[in-house]
Amino acid sequence: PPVPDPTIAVAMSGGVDSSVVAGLLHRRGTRVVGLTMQLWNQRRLPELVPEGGATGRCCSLDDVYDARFVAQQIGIPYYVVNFEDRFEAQVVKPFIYEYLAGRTPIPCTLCNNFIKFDQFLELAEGVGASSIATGHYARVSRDESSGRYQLSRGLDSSKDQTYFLFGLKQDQLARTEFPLGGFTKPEVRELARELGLPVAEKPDSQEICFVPNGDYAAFIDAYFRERGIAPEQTRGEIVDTEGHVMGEHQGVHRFTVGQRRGLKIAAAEPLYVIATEPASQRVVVGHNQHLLRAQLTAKEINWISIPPIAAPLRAQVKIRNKHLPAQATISPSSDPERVEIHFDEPQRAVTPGQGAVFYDGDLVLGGGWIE
RNA sequence: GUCCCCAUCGUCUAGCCCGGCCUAGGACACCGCCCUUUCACGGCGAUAACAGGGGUUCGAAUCCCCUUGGGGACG
Repeated sequence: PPVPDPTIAVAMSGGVDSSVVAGLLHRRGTRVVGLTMQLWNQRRLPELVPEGGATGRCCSLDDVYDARFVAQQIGIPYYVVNFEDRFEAQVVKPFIYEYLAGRTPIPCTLCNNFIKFDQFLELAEGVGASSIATGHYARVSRDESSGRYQLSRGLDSSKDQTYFLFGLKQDQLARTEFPLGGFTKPEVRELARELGLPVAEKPDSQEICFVPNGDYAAFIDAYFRERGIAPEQTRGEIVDTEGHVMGEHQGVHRFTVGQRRGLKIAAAEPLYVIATEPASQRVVVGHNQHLLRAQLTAKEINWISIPPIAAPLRAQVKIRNKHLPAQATISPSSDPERVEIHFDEPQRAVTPGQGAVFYDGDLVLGGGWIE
């Protein structure tokens, strides 16, 4: 029976990376369809949009324009798909509620888990694409002996994005390509120029894509206001580790463990956030050494390159995207969804809500959420 | 309401006794930039003060006096 040409759907943000992905795949002769996800309506909280618009964000009109223009240049079909409802339900709301619960969310990972490698993958199938490609700096391969799909760090370790991909399941990896995994960022920009893409010199995006001015706390405040919640209700006391009141704050969602700036407290030594306590709306501060922890529990563990462990495992663990992977022992617990992690050396600012991602060198073993 | 102390950047202070090296130093805070597909950490940088007024002196944050404004078992 004749096998139809495989089509691959490229998630195009309008940035350099995903544009190069579309260009590369097209050049290699693959049938490509470009898709841009409309995730958030920037006009919804208009007070947040700075003068001159919100360029460089995943949801701005400029970026959709860029993506469409790139698709046109390359010569591939292009569509914009509206995922706003799903995005708000699965990314924006959890983002806010995590903060209110005293945790520090990672919207990028939520978006990967529930949007890009979920709803987007489904939609791609709907338009006849058997797989998707994104501009992540990461690599997927299949281990023939085990049959597992393996995830590895991007070759350009400075741009590696696997920290945000620890939630990917085998069936998702099976239908995903990361064409940039073997390139460095400068090489990608060179490719963009080579392919004649108009976004070759566009600055890298950064910060939270749906927050137009980079001020996520103002976004949360505005979201509250839209729903009739006064931002004042999130205010509370700043206390030291003994409970002495040191000052006041404008909302627990403005703080994360390890944070120094924004406390507005002058002391002999810099003070850092040790914890946020949602029930009392208190922020606890202390000195840097109070932030060191040798162990943590991670939940909702997703194993990627290896099957679930039955015995303690030596690995490197990252607790933030730019955290230097630290040697640790990962132990299974009575709950298969959880593991205990013991670091060889105490780590600074272990933060509930952030990810703990396990590595063996470049190989991503798996990961979970820090409790 | 007699007498005795104290008064420097937003905060805590260095300097004052032994005047010139102080166009006043540091820490923390704040602000900006860099870093960064999360939030942070971090790096770099900037703004910012001698309470006020008189003296003495070639020269005063540094010595003297007064006025304000804060502490002390005679009230």
